[in-house]
Amino acid sequence: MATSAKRAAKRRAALTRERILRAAIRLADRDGIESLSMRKLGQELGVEAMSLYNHVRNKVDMLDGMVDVVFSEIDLPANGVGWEIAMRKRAISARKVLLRHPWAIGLMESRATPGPATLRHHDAVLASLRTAGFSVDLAAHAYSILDGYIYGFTLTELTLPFRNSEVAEVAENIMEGFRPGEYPYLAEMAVDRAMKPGYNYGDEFEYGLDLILDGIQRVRD
Amino acid sequence: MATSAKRAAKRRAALTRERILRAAIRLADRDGIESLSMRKLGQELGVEAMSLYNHVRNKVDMLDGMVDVVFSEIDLPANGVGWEIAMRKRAISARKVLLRHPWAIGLMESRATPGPATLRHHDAVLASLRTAGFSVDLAAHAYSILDGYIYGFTLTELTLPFRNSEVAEVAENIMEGFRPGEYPYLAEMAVDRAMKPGYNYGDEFEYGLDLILDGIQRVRD
DNA sequence: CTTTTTTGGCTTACACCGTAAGGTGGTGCC
DNA sequence: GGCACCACCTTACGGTGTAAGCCAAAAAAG
Repeated sequence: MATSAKRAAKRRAALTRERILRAAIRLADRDGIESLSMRKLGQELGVEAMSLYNHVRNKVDMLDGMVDVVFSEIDLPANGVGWEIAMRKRAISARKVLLRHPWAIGLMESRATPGPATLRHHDAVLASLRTAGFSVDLAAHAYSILDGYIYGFTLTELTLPFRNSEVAEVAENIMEGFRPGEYPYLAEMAVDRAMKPGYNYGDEFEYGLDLILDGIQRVRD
Repeated sequence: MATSAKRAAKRRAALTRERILRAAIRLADRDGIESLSMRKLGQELGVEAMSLYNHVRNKVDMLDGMVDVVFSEIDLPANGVGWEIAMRKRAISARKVLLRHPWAIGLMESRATPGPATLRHHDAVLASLRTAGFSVDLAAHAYSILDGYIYGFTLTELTLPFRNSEVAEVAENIMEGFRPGEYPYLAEMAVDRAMKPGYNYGDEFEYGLDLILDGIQRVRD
């Protein structure tokens, strides 16, 4: 008898694990993961901190859930388009999502219990490779290389001490502190590339991705 | 007039940024980074927590320092051996160091100010590539791919919910919770590879590394 | 040697954190 | 109408990073 509808109408939007995770992600995106506390999250939801624990076992369980939501945002590999295109699109989508939630990669290291969306994603990737004729071993190799590269590249991209617009100034500021000639090759790289207008480290991503896909293609044949 | 020697003799080993960082790394390796607190660290050094702040600006400055120490442990690329061998050895060393300090990768995401050892390392890698005849652009490509892969692979390796010995049991336990056939390709992969005796995910590392090095070699010629 | 300055440690205090334990009032079922 | 349940709240505890001030001992200056 529409009990949930009734309840929802009663008080503005009942608390839910779903709603909690979404709000937590919003706060983490806005203020950074290290400033996300149960009290602030409760406040954001118009609720006392302890009420969250009716829907979430504890904070690390909540962080697990957040990571799983992030995974669910990554496009699954399309089928019927050839594994190379499917993997390419998936990789690009994954990087985009991880950049949108910069705290997610740093969280992975401590999260050992993958959620359902994470498992579904992994399964779909393996499905794409296996149905394209990859042996089990080769699929494992390919997946390991691709995922490693995706996470690692995005991590270093996030680590860069600038946000792509003000590259030049930041690079200059950093270099000022050096004794001249202390890091000559770093300086060369900065002058020749990073400080050129229009430079964007993210552009490197697809270069490396294609190199890896070519390599996989080669060992496959 | 040997003032430092005097001081050192006076009280057993004076507090130092160096000594603090080393102790912090030891604690983080032993008990995990999330349990590392200034009070516990002080206790470990026989000192009150606030005394640490005479040698360290604040906790994030300390974490920055710890990451830089980790970088200093990675072998610099040897010279006079050909860039492929130099890069290969550096990559293997980096993975070994990052596995020894599992908290380091997760920390990178938030650390935007590289320390001197980090910069020296990057400079040495670029030096190795440039003196091997790589153009600035190609060196940037190669570095970006290699570092991405190294960090990313090691990160996923650390994320795995098992510690290489008890793979089989853990995999079985996880699979038990699934509806049969829910993740067929994941199951296939687990049965065919992960649950075989002698399986070690870390073995994948060099396979992907060589694939990437081959790819770089190819675009270089 | 005496006096002054600097320094590296300690104490205290504050605001914030995650969460265990238990109270409470409104909702749905008999 | 009675009752059980459940989603919320209140309170409390031990832990956190670190600002502010204190104090003795070492270093520097006279």
